[in-house]
Amino acid sequence: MQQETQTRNGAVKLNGHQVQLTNQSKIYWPEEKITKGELVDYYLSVADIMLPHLKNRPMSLHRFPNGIKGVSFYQKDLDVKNIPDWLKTVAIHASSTGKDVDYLLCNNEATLAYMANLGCIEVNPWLSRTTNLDNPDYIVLDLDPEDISFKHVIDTALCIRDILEEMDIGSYVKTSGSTGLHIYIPVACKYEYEVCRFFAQHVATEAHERMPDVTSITRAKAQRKHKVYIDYLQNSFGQTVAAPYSARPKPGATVSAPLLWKEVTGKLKISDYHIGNMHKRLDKVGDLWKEIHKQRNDLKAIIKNMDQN
DNA sequence: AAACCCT
DNA sequence: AGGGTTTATCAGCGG
DNA sequence: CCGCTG
Repeated sequence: MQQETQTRNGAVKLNGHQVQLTNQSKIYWPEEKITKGELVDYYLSVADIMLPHLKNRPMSLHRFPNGIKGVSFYQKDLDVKNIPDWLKTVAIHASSTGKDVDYLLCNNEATLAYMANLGCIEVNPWLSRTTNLDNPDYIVLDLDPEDISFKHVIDTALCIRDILEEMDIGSYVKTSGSTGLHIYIPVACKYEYEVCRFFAQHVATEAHERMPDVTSITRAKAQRKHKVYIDYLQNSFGQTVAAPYSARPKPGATVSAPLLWKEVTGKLKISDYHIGNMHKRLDKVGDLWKEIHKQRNDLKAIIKNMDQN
């Protein structure tokens, strides 16, 4: 006897390729009874808007073969010999091992469906693209509350936006889909990771000076208790951040949702954005991050002033 | 590893 | 018998 | 989850 609820299989034709879908009825979010099939459907429903944000970015796969409560594992290196030949990968040299790692690229909806079927609930792209692997398109600040109310995350985010605005630097904000917010500063591949990280640290430090009681910028976990941790260390070669519109392996099937800055208020709730309602929001507001690549913030003046350290 | 097939 | 190929509602592991 | 190994 088969467990019919776990085995429904099938295939879809996307971008001219046959994509095998397995275990579409398997429960991935037990509390909400959301299935893997619904995860695949979600990604296909947002593909048009999401894919431009993924194009030519190496992917780290975070796979949850048994849903959000099951054991997960990370996979970067694909076995190129034994995956469908239509998948695109890029070989990147890993200095630590001296070997090449074949990273998956997700440039079409067939690949997005393939990834979701592998149990990739999240989509985790690099900050840089294959065309310019050493130069990220944007700088990322990751705000994470550690045993502190979410309203302090909002205050911290607005403080950071103000600091950037004072430097005439535009920024984008989204929910992380987990507990915090992500702020992106587009720089159009003008700087290498080290410069980006340095700038991010500068902004984080300034925010911490303005809000010393509720923020922390130190790696040590103990010093982050009851603080909003401003993580600037993600701006490094090979690091990833959950992409805009990425689902998250969290209760409520939340997604990382691009926001307008004016939506960052006391009313903001991360749980309001999930795979069940994102499509409706996109019909209404479209891609709020559509222009992110057109903005080129110039950090030159600021970096020069930071140089004496 | 075992079953199966072909000289 | 000796070699090559296929199968297993496989099990175990690694990514 | 999926494909390789025994």
